[in-house]
Amino acid sequence: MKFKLKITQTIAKMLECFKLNQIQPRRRYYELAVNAPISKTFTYHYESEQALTPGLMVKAPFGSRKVNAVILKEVPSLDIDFTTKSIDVDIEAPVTLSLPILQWGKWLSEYYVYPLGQVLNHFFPTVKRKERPPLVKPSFTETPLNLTDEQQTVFTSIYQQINSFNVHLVHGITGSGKTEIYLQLIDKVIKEGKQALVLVPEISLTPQLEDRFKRRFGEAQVAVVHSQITPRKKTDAWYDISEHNKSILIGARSALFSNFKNLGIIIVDEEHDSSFKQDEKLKYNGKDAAIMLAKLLNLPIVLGSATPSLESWNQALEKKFQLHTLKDRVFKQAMPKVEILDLRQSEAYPGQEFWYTKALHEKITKHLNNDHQVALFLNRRGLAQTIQCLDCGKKLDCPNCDISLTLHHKHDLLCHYCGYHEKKPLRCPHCQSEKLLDLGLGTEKVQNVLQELFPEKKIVRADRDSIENRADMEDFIKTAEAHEAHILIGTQMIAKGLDFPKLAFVGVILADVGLNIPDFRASERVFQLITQVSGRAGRRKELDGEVLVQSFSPEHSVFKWAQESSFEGFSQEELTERNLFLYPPFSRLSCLRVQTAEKETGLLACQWVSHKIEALKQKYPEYTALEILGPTPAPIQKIKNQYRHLFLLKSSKPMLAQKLFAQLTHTSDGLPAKTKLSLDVDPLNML
DNA sequence: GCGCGCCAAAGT
DNA sequence: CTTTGGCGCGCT
Repeated sequence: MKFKLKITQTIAKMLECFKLNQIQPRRRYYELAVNAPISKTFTYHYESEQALTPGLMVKAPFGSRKVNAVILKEVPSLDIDFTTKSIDVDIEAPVTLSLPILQWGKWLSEYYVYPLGQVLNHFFPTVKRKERPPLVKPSFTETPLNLTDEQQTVFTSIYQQINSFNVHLVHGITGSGKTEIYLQLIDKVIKEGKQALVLVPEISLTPQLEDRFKRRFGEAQVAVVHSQITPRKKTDAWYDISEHNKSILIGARSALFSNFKNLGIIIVDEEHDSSFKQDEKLKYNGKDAAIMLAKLLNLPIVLGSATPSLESWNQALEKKFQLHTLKDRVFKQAMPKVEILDLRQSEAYPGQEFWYTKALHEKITKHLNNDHQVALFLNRRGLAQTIQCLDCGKKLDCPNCDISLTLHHKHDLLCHYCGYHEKKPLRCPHCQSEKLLDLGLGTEKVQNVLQELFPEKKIVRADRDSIENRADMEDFIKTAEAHEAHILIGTQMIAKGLDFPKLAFVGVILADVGLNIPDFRASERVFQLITQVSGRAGRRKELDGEVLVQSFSPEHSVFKWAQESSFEGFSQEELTERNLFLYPPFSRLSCLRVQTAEKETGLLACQWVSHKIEALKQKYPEYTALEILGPTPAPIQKIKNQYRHLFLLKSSKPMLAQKLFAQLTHTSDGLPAKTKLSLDVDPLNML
């Protein structure tokens, strides 16, 4: 009986299949962007009655493997004169990138000269999806803070235009409560059933910030992505956003590659931060890419900073961005008192090197005696910058790079560029002398010296050596917050976004670091860093914040502006200078890098590039609008055994350098073998 | 990015 | 005559 029933069922099934086959699924052809370093699209087929939609994420056989691919459009079959392969479609749970997002990907591909398939590959979660039990964690949500009049004004003027594309630049001094404005805007947006994206520099994506969002909106609303999140969790977050299970995504620049169902606002915090720029592979700037995404999706974007980038500031001056200003700190605290100390004319504390001055010692002891916390900032890690031989004068250099090795942990020599390391030798490798001198200083040295001077105080350090992951950072923050540590020492890791209630004094050990590098943005960076790090001091009413900035060139005007906390003054002076030399924001730069294994082929390759550019300029008059500077050896010529030469392409037109580069690399006849040519559009780091 | 086929140098 | 490795090409 049972058996008979089974047979009837099977026959019924077969009949059904037969019927379905009567409706012949049609073979349709599609143009796809595949994940391969080729700026070409490929044609595949798929059998279905209904056409597949553009933006559908699929897998395509490519050569001998399967790669991620995205459907761009259906193409007529008559155009096809070759055999096509079939694609894999997850017909149960198809995922489709929306048209504006697809358009955004195309813009990234063209503007940053990177194959579309590889751009779109950024959207694919790295692991397969796994069903999770639904997360039902009814979490209580904190009530919003009352806004100050100033905050309210900014909030209202942005909120009035909440439904359309506009770039809002919020210039608010440190401690002026920008985050609370973001939170209240986001609150409005998600109550409308939309989503919010919050981009922050990786370094300031602290647990403090994450917790604040989760407390306000509840754990179930907030997804977080950053480099420490496991692929599994990242994938979960991706689908949570794609299916609108969660409304808020906080993350570093890569968070842009999410499939938002219904995005309503983008926030870019610390918008001036250079870490929004990726400087390898797809060399995109997360802030600029975010602005483009907002434009394509027609939604508001809020850029916030105490020290806006001069690019953004100039856009505001030209009324292309809307400027909103916060002049007061929320608790009405005064800005810290900033003192500039001339290292050439100051006395070192007895028995100490030049940088541990009497003035610094006085400030530190005064604040420690008042039970305040003290932070010392030095943008350089390690024990000694370099090791020099007193007999032959040679420095110990990295064998792979044009850079001297830095001393860490008593006897470890480390290259900060390629990671090469060795033990400190007893004798000079050049002349066998034993007189090897540790030169320069770093955070580790500062910590050692301070610990010797204040043996009873707890000192904690934050730099890339002492903090390897988020857990380490969390520990550091907890210790500092609870005032268990009396002295904090750190690189730019301690400059951004942190809020320690007892911190009253910040010492900048050597502000010249970074000022002398050959980059037109050097003073902008130093101004930003001093302002940001000063902003850590005296964030509570009862504390009078003090900052001591030590420098060998105190006459440099950045110090004057930093002392007066005058971003306006600084930007005005700096913009005048940029205008004079037609540097950004008064021009667009691209950096063409020529990379070879040998120095000699580098020069030959540069000649090849120069000649070809000349020829293209002759042929196409539009390129006369492009000023070519170089070739010059890169500031650090050899990194990882690769010799690097640079051309700078300067222009007033946005796509010209990209066009020239495409034509330049179209053929490579005569270019020395193994030469790598790459273009960095809007570079921030030209090492 | 990756496999494959081609060719030249080195091995048996 | 076979094996190895480097290079350039094509991938739908």
